[in-house]
Amino acid sequence: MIRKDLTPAMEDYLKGAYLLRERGEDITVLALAEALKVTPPSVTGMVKRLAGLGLIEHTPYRLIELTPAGTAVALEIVRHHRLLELYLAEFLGMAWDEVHSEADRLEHHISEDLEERIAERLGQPAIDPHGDPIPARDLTLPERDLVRLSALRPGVQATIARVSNQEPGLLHYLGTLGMVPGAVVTFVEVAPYGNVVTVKVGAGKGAVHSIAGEVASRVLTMPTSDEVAAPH
Amino acid sequence: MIRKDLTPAMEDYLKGAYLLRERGEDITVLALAEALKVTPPSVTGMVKRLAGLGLIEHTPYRLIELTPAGTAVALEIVRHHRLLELYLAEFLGMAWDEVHSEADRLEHHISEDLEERIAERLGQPAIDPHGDPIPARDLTLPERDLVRLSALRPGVQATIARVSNQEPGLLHYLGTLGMVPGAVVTFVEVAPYGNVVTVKVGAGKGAVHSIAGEVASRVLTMPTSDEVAAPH
DNA sequence: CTAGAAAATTAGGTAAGCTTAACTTCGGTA
DNA sequence: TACCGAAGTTAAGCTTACCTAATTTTCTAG
Ligand SMILES: [Mn+2]
Ligand SMILES: [Mn+2]
Ligand SMILES: [Mn+2]
Ligand SMILES: [Mn+2]
Repeated sequence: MIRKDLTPAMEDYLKGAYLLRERGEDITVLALAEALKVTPPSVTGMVKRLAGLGLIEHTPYRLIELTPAGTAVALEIVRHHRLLELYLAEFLGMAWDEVHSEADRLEHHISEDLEERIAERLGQPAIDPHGDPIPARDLTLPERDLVRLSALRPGVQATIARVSNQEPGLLHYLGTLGMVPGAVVTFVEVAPYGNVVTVKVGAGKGAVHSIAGEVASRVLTMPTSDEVAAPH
Repeated sequence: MIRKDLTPAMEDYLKGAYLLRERGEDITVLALAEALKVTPPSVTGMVKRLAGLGLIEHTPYRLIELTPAGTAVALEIVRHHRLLELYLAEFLGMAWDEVHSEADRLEHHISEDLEERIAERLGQPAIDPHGDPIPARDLTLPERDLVRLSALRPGVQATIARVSNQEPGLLHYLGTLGMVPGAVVTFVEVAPYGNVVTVKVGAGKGAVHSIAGEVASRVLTMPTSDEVAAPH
């Protein structure tokens, strides 16, 4: 398996496909086009090229799938991305809402040697600033099962483990509320009308904040108590 | 002056042109082609495009020149390159013969924000691991006048200030001899035939090494004594 | 002052990666 | 079961950045 020399564009498509699957979504032409901010014909063309390289499996008009080789490339790029994010936050003081765009460019240009040096400085970390898992050197991933903040029952306490969204605006907003990975929150209530949930942030008599349901659903938590999620 | 959005290729041509001039050489199509490892027609084409952007001045079949705007772009990239080299050496333990190729790719992809954070961690440095001057934030350059090791007189003591060559092989070789920026050397003699010079490396009773004249001419020094250079 | 060689340019072509416009296919509803 | 809209593909074309082969210009040596 001496395949390398992929272009940044190819790497981005493979990573995009991988991240869709990570979120449990189907890998479709349209979903990829939206994720990469290109038009559908661009995706069709690139999918053909990547299929020719054995990195993607595709029959026209059907769903797209990554081959094991394609998954390996994607994991390699995801590892670069998340290591860079953590390094930039940890050693260069970048905010968690700034690291994504920087890492998105650099991920394609660091050598395997530099990747390893960065991982070493960070102590071979498993989690990035957003709580996203970092693939290990052998490309294996730690599994955790997390519960959406929006799916907790009133009264349940949980630790924020991951925010599965990279928009700087949203991340900055959550940061100002103290809702970052590691923070403890308690679910208070869901509004009877409209899609709003109220949570207490902090262990003791923390501040109470109401956030949109769409936001709460991007915040993944590890519940502390036993009665975990709300039914349905 | 809101011109930006140059491609990595464009930045490399501008940087290449700048580095030729830094070494006192003419900027010709052939020299650029060799520096960038492309063919002459590629240079002709790119020079036209850059001239169209006002970054290069060129009349067909004559010498190429950077405009002030082109020089500014080149200095910005050189700053990125040399800051990255120093950062990689200083904070990530890379050897001075490994940093160049890594920096050559990353220089095009770091944001101005990251550039500034790196410069800050390094204490706004003026010199990179090879002794090359780092353009300041305002793109000004410190001037030093240095003497080629090959041009010293026997008996003269000098401090190595810069090695103007990036080949990993040569750098590694000089490293094993202890001939790195900051090292003190004493010129011993030049061989009566062939192009070989002998130097003592180290302040006290240092080791004596003979190196090729072409190598010694890439090693730039700051003489300690007054009787500086050999005549002619 | 005029050959030739060296340097540079032009001509013609490829490949990646993107676009818009026009089409085909698929799958769910009436 | 036939239609219709959404999803996907094909067609045609653009830009960047390379290449090789052919041609033109310049400069130098005789
Ligand atoms: Mn990317
Ligand atoms: Mn992340
Ligand atoms: Mn470069
Ligand atoms: Mn350098």
